[in-house]
Amino acid sequence: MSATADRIRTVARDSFGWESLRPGQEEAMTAVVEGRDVLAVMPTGYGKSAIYQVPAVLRDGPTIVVSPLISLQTDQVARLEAIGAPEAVALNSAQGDAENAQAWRAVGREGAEFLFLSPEQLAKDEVVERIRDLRPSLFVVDEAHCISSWGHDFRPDYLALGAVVERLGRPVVAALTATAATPVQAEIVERLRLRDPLVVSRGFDRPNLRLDVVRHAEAEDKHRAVLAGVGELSGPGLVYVATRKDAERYAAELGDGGRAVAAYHAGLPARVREEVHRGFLDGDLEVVVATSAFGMGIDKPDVRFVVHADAPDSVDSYYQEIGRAGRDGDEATVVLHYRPEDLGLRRFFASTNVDQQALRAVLTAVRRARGALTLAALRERTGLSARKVTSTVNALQEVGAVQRTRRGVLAEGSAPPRAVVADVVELADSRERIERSRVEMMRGYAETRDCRRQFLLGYFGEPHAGSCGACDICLDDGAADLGPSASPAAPVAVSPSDASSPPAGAAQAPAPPTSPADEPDPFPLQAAVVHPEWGDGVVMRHEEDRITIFFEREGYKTLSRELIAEHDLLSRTA
DNA sequence: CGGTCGAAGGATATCCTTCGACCGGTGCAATATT
Repeated sequence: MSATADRIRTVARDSFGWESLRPGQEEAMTAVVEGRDVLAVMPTGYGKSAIYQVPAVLRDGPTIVVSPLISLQTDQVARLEAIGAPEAVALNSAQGDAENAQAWRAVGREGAEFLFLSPEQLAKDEVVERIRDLRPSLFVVDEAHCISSWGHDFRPDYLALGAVVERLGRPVVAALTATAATPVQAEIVERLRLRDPLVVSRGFDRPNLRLDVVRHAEAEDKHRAVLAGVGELSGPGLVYVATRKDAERYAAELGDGGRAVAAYHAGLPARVREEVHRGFLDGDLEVVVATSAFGMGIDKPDVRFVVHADAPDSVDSYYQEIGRAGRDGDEATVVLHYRPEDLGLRRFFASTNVDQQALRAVLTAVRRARGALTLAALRERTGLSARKVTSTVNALQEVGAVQRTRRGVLAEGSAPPRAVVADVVELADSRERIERSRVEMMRGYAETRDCRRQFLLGYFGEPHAGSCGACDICLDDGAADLGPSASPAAPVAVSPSDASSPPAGAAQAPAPPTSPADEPDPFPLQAAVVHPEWGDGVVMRHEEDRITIFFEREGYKTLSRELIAEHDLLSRTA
């Protein structure tokens, strides 16, 4: 055993009470202790947090943990205290000034080890300065997928974390998340400016989840089917819906028979949200009907079903939501009730609009200033809100029109404003294409005629050998043509191809799932490729007659193999 | 993008269709009122 591994095990045992570590954990901890950045993708309950907590003790200087929700910060602080670990404090708006001042004292002179805060706290120059003076040795980004899912519009301060890391003097960075497909991993690495990170990905397959998709033509039929389906399942269970209104409606209907059911969404008073959360964890509530607001930080082992009354916005979200079922390893039921029209709302949310006025205002202000401008100064000079200023600066930075330094925002280049705006619009369009393609992949999952599990694992870059025997497609195999909603899957097709699905019977053949020929595939999974029009991409999925590629600027595209060969559309890159 | 709801309008005096406006998810922090 190496000296580092020895020290890690000692600290894990003595400071945290963990007698044994899982392989991925120890590998990641070793990297952090030895000063290497890490991206860890592991399911909730696997022991992700340990990856930074143990090394934190072995490295001098405090550990900064960025966490998206105040409730998560509170939980983590309490959990560390409960196990007798080194002291942890939090800094946020839910605490009074006195409490925040106490947190600063604790992590300063008094030597507390962990400081939890949100990315918004790190948007304040004063906070960054004070942390820099503490000489932190480790910077942790928990729930790091938020960078990709929230950073672009909802919580723009997420995108500035990479710059924050540099201003702090580049402590070692550990990014943690439960779910991240390869493109999301790549974005996390890029935005956080990780240097040659160790990427550890473990525990994706969940063989105890029984996967089902039920397709509906009419909204009313779907509604009835959801009620009937959930009626037959025993909880604890979750029902995910797209809107707050539906959460309330389904909760009322499902609770009619005397079942303990509650709705959960961000429009409810904080007190009610806490009650529902606690009630579900304690077992007082059997079913929670929720929007995407319910999820992060829920670690309940015995969730027996997750039913989706509406398809979510991406396979990433879907996997995260169904991943809350069956964490105890016992069997759990996962059902997606699908109508193609339901994806319309997801497409709507995926659309972006560029605020050209704000862009020009911020650009002008930055260019007129002598020297760097702080975000506060920019707010004052433009009259824009904090969020607007941040997202606008982010956009300008991405196209190279400004840069962020320790002193503030600095103009870069002298391109005419019109050209700068055009660049931002192009980038926003690209972003929208990517988001829409992720919605299309969700459609692909719902409409595939291949093994669902294979689709999911392939999406996350984990090859899976064919038939899982625990999804509707695999279980239906014997009676292929008697399928309940024998509507043929529409092609994911978006490419110049017009590839139609193979006939229903053919897709069901119990043939080996991989390429029939033994000759090496010219475009293996995860291979880097380039397309003359769409640029760089990575091979994400193989089907019999077509392959799906994630292009950096376009998102997911599915191309027919025949057309690729015919027009020489793809070539491998290094 | 698609669903819903209310107003307007047509064909008949109460109902039914059509059209357009509007709405829809995630949370931090800081601010204005009780």
